Amino acid sequence: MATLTRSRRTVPRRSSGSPRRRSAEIIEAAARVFAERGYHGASTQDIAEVLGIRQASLYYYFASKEIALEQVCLRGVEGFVESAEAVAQGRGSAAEKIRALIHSHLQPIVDRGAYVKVFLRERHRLPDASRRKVGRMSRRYERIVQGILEHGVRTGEFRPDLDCRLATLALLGMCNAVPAWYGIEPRADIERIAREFGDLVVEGLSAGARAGARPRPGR
Amino acid sequence: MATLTRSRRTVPRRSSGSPRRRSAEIIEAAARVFAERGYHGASTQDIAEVLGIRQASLYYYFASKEIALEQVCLRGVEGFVESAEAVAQGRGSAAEKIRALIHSHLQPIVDRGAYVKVFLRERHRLPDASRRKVGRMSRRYERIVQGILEHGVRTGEFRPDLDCRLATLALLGMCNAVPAWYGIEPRADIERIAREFGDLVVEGLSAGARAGARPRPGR
Amino acid sequence: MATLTRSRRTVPRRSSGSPRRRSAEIIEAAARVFAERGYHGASTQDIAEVLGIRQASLYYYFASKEIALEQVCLRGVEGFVESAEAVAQGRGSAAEKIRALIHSHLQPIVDRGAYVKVFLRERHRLPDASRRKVGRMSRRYERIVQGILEHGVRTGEFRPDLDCRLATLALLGMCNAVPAWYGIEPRADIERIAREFGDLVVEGLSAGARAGARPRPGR
Amino acid sequence: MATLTRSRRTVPRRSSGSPRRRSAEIIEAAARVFAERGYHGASTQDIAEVLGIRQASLYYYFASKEIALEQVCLRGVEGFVESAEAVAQGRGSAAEKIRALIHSHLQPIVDRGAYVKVFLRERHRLPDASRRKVGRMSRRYERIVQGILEHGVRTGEFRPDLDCRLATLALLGMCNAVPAWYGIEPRADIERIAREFGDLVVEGLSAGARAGARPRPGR
DNA sequence: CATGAATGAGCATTCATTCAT
DNA sequence: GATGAATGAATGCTCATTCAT
Repeated sequence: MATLTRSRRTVPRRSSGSPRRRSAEIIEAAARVFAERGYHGASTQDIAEVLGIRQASLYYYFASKEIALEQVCLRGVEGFVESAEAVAQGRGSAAEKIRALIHSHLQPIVDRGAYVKVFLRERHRLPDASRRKVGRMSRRYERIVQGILEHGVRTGEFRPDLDCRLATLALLGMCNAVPAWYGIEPRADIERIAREFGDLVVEGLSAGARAGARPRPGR
Repeated sequence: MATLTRSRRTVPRRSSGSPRRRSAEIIEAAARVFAERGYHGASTQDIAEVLGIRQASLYYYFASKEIALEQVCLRGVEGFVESAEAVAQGRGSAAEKIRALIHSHLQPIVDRGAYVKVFLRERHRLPDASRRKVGRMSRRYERIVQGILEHGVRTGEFRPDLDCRLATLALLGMCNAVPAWYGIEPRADIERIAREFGDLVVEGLSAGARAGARPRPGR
Repeated sequence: MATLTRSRRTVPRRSSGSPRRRSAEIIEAAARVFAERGYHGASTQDIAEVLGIRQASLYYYFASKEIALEQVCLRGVEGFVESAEAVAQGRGSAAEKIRALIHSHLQPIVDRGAYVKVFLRERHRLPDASRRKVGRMSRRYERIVQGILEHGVRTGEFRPDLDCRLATLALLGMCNAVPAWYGIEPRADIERIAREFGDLVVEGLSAGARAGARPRPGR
Repeated sequence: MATLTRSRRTVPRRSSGSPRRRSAEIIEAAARVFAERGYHGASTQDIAEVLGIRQASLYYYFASKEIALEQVCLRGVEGFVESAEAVAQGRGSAAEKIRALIHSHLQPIVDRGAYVKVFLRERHRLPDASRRKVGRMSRRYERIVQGILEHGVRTGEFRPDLDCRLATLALLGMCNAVPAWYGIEPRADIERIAREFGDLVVEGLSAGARAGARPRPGR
């Protein structure tokens, strides 16, 4: 941050890997910094400092800060649609699918938390073109989830009065909040979280939930 | 951007009310701008533009951008602890309390969405002192919610194996995601959302949820 | 230029005039610096130094370096078309009009040499929109000049074989070169230059130039 | 701009000729780019792009951008003095010499327009040493031209009241404007331009120009 | 109350240049 | 011959903030 106080090149730490890898390291650093400070709150200087290189050197790897954000976001959404599709098209009851989906949704948070966090919180700051691109992927993902719920309703496995849209948003909201506290919260590993989230929600989706648990006045 | 080329003050909209009110208008504008652009993405210029005054004039009302954020955040948390306490100390079953809590949690999103949104997303950007202050309030709030759950477990109304900490985080995550889509999502009014969220979650909390809905291998 | 060696604020020289005047002073400085160093060769820092203010302060007066160039160029073309039109529509022989035109063309070089110089040499660096605007004015000017020549040909005052287009370009080229040496060249005042240029060219335009002065083989 | 996203070398166009030739190609590219964008407006990257090589590779051929400019400028002045000397020392009337000089002055604009253009417009950006060198050549050239005019005056072929200095500057200004529009202006080939310029100016130089063409009030 | 003018600090980005390979 | 990687220095520009009026 400070320019004058910065130690003049700590270590000329150069990754001994392939150029591909080096490029990935740069984006990794960007992801971490964006995740911590937010896109606008992070300076390219901050990123360079993490890497132990000069700020100008970053521009050898990406053309602009915006493009760095784009790359981070792209790696942040990566795989979500695919694994959701796999779940949706797999076998098992709708309830099992929801459980599986929660699990596969939470997995990337462990593997590449920074990317996912940035995608979730900073995607709105993307330039128009790429924002629309990742926006489309998000909507596609939501549609798959909602599809599982709607299928469950049609087969009678889920409540007929379920508002599938709201349930989808609730489910995703719940899951997407995880990066905010995962790693801080002790005893919260993914398996445990996924199980608990499943428990919490699957009953509420299910038909045959004990009537009377909720006052349904004149509905 | 341009200083001279920008149209000089669209409307000299000056509130004819009391100085108190004017001050509130300024913070309202800040809240709206912070909510839309993020704290770091918003400039004091943006705020001034919304108000139709000059950027320098803002400093008559607040001492710094950070303090403006602080005020917005304070109005963003305001009331949460109080209404949660009211719910917790009120009568009714734990399930009813959770439903009531969800409702009272969502209410401010309608009444002062921008403030809440900023509190939720930008509170981390606060300077240390005030961040700790609102942090304490958040944790107090969480403890009240968690208390309701724990009470429900103790009375046998909720599942004995409920992870109250995770359930709290899940519940709040679900609710706190609402500002992100409320207003965009058609047909999603607070009553409806609150009811659906309650339905979704209360069953999963409850004891007597049909065993077998989840494979509990060797548990 | 150098940032570290710059003396920290020589004199907080603030013009005591009106805001209008101050703004004009800024553009004047820009004109001088652009004229000397070229648009791309001049830094906003250079301009600020001339004014004895900080570089950032410039942006209170203009929105971008490009816009500063635009304003300089606009003041650079200013009046040319008008005075050429006045000459064209005035009374007198075509030869007299050419002499008058040369004179009125050279006048601004004395009055606002820097602006004209910048217009002549840097207009190509303008952003598209404004480049086209000043481009249109240039072409209009050329057409007026060429019109005088063509009229002279039609009335028989000028040679029937005169290539009016080339003559126009020659005339303007000759005149537009003046800023490059005016002020350096001793004994070259505008009156003198205008008279000499007129002498040089009017005879060549005129019909009745002694035949045989040029070998016209087989034409 | 982007380094990684830019298409990696369009065509690895490598001259199969001698190293001498390759070096000439590099300077040719520099000339073209400097001519189009100006010295300061052109980046070494721009030059590399024209050649289809990497920016760093340029430094195999020239030691610095300034030196590239120097080489371009040197090729830009090349031959002017020699051919002017040939004209001056040749046979024929002064008028014929002026016509010949115009012609030989315009010729290089066709053959190596970019170089000449850069010399004319960017020579001021040269570092001191080389600027003085080409400056000396320019002045030598001017002196030769002026010499022809003065000789013409002495022999009585040209007007006795001719201001040879101003006439020289006028003549060269006229000619040096050509690169700015040559190639854009239809029907303007060198022969034609040279003839027209000669016609335009030779009469004005000549003694015996009809008195009275210009009002010489009290002279 | 509000503003015009100005500024210090910082920021993303560009650029000429270097150098080991 | 040419390049990939990196860098120091600068550049245009933004921004929060100050202060006299």
